[in-house]
Amino acid sequence: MSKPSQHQRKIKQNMKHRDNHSVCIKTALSRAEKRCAEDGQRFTGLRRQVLELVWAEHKPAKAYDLLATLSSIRSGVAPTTVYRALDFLQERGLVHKIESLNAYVGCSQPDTDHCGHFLICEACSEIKEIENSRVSSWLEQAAQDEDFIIKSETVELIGLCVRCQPLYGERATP
Amino acid sequence: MSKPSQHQRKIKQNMKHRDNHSVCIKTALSRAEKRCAEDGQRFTGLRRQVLELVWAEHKPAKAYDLLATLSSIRSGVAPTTVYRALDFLQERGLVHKIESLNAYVGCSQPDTDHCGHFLICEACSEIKEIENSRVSSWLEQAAQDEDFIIKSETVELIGLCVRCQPLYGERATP
DNA sequence: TTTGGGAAAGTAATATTATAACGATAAGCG
DNA sequence: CGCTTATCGTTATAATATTACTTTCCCAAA
Ligand SMILES: [Zn+2]
Ligand SMILES: [Zn+2]
Ligand SMILES: [Zn+2]
Ligand SMILES: [Zn+2]
Repeated sequence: MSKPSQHQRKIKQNMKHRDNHSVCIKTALSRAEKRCAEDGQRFTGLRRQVLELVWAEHKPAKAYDLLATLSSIRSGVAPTTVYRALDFLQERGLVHKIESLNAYVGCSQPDTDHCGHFLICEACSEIKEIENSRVSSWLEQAAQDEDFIIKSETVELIGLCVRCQPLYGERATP
Repeated sequence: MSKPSQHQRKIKQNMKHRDNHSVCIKTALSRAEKRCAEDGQRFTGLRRQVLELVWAEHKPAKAYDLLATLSSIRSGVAPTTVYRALDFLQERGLVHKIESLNAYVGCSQPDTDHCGHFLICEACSEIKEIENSRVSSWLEQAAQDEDFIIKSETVELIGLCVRCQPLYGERATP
């Protein structure tokens, strides 16, 4: 169990981040731009807008919600439009799909080659990509017991985030 | 890395199992029957048939494929029919949904309360539920670093099973 | 044995998520 | 500039899943 002080610290971190979320978006966009330039890929207006919408919150974005929002700022938008952009962004590692929600989220570490592992709050929907590669090596171990070679991983942990625990569940430490 | 002998042993285990798969089905059905009886739930003909079809192979079963097959052995089958049976079976822990495939698979350890963790072969589709609870405790650790409380886990590892590695990928040990 | 209440299944319609096919446009390149 | 190809627009349709309402069936109490 974590100490109360640590718990409070985490909550503060989280609140501070929420105040500065525009930084996340800017960072994500400039990284994407750089990354596409390096690969000789075109980071078009459409792709930029979709990535921007995906990053609008730290929550999973549904394709048809993106479609609706996008329609309000651009004409001739169909499902294909959104899915094509999402495919492009996923191929470049800029966006992950959350399989258990049929939703999409911006990658917070697009400079490394990885499968996303996520913590998803069932109360507030906030989603966090785990930055820890220990998980992958643990899973490798488990797979090796069966002589199985992993190519990609879907890891989505549903539960309560640090802010929602006092409201909806057991708190970490009273 | 595992030794060649171990690799061969795994392959033999696997082949033997394929010859005796009817045992899996029978076991699954009788467990389900017992389990429902204990809970005071009705294990109806429909539910039994759906569970039987889910268990027909060690592969993920798609809802609309179940629907088609079921239609051939019973009349008045609609999507609702299948989804209701699947919901029932999931609630009782007899079936898991594979989120990354939109498909369903029989639980191989319905007597324990757990989230399924899966190895899924991308070559032959064979799927295996990992029986190892180490994984859960590892994931708990990772979540604790973020003061996150896990309620449920989606863990789906895609790759190559022991039989398909020589055909499609690097072998474990030449 | 009858009968009433609730669970299960039937039925129809619709919502949600995703892809296919093909033509029009625009960016990059020699 | 004209060529090539990636991108995007447009339309249609496939695949997955749920809602709402009705009918049937089981079981247990009277
Ligand atoms: Zn990522
Ligand atoms: Zn939360
Ligand atoms: Zn299971
Ligand atoms: Zn295989």
